[in-house]
Amino acid sequence: MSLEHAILGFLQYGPSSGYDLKARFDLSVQHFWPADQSQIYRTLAKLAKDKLAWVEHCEQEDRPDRKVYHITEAGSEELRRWLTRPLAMKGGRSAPLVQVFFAGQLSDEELLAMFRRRADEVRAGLEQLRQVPERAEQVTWGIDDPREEWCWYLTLECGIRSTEAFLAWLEDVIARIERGEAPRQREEAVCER
Amino acid sequence: MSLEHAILGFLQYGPSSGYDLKARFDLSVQHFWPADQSQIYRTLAKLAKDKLAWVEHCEQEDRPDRKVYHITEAGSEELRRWLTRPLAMKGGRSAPLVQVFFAGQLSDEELLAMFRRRADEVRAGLEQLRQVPERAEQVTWGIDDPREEWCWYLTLECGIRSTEAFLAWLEDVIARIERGEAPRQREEAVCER
DNA sequence: GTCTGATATGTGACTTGTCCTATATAGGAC
DNA sequence: GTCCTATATAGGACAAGTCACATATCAGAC
Repeated sequence: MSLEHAILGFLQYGPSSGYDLKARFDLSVQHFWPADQSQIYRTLAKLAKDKLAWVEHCEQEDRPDRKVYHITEAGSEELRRWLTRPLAMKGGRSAPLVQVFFAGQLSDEELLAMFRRRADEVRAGLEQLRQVPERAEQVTWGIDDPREEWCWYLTLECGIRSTEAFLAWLEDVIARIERGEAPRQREEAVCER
Repeated sequence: MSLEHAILGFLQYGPSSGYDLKARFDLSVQHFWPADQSQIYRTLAKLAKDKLAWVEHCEQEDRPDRKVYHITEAGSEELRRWLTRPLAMKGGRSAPLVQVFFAGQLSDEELLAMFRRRADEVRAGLEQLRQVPERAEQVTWGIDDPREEWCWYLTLECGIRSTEAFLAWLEDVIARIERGEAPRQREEAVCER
């Protein structure tokens, strides 16, 4: 389970509550590992059960009480083990690409609409990615180790470069359709055999 | 559910058994939508239950009998509806990137080992992708519509270009580490607070 | 007073996907 | 004869993630 290890990673920076963690996920790893709030809490409970973290109950006066999780020795060891473990690079799923794959029966207009909408979304996503550093700086982060910060920027860079490549492909496809390079459908489009 | 629609997409090309479908997934959409064999069968059963497909039992002499699924009118409509539906571009998960994100506590040697291993894997994957057209040509495909074939090549192109961008990033990172550009860890690496 | 929003933690039901295993036929290798 | 591979279908258990909802406190707006 990667969420488990991502949480251990954050706890390694310092103790956190589930609420904190959710905020951190959304500000940093969200673009390659989105985390559901309720699942964070469940995973936190599991970590505590497995003795990879322990809970400190903090009573607060002005706000609801929080449960602050601390990583344990065993947790640090597990994290380190996982970090050095070779991971199968199994590619993620992309429903949008499935759409493209089967889009042959759509008209040029429908194809163009689809690709242009997609390109707009990707451009917006790219903008978001590029703003991550600024947005994150405003938050008290807990990462003050330059090496850890560097690693974080690496993943951002990766996201940006991959997204740029994806966008370039989209724009290329759009241009080709606009030039009329998409093959026509066969007459008897629905094949029976 | 995208698997449902991917299967409908294949059935739109022509009737198939679960076994056929598994082979087609592995030959074509596998790199952005891998499909588990047992889940294909389960989904097929669901499609039949929902009247989006119907089953033809084919007895064979030399081999085990097969259940051939045909798409229905309702199935075609559902497929078309899905193909033109705007899809949220939610990015996939990448455990390897999570590793990178939290890799700050590893040494340069460990980092290099990790990135080099990854680069090798990605290069191998790229090779695989580039060979897909040849491998697929040998198989009786069922796609003889040039437009559908074109859409298929588009997704392949997308995969190749994204992978190339990823590889370029990996090689870039490796070069930077080799030049000693990765920041050192702070002295008191393990932060207590 | 009531309503909204931020803070804070959870449960229950469900969907999707994965892994392992079971079953069965037939052909070819050894 | 037996073992392996290809063909063919499928169930059970589990892991992971999603969605909707429940609960509670406090601050400030209206």
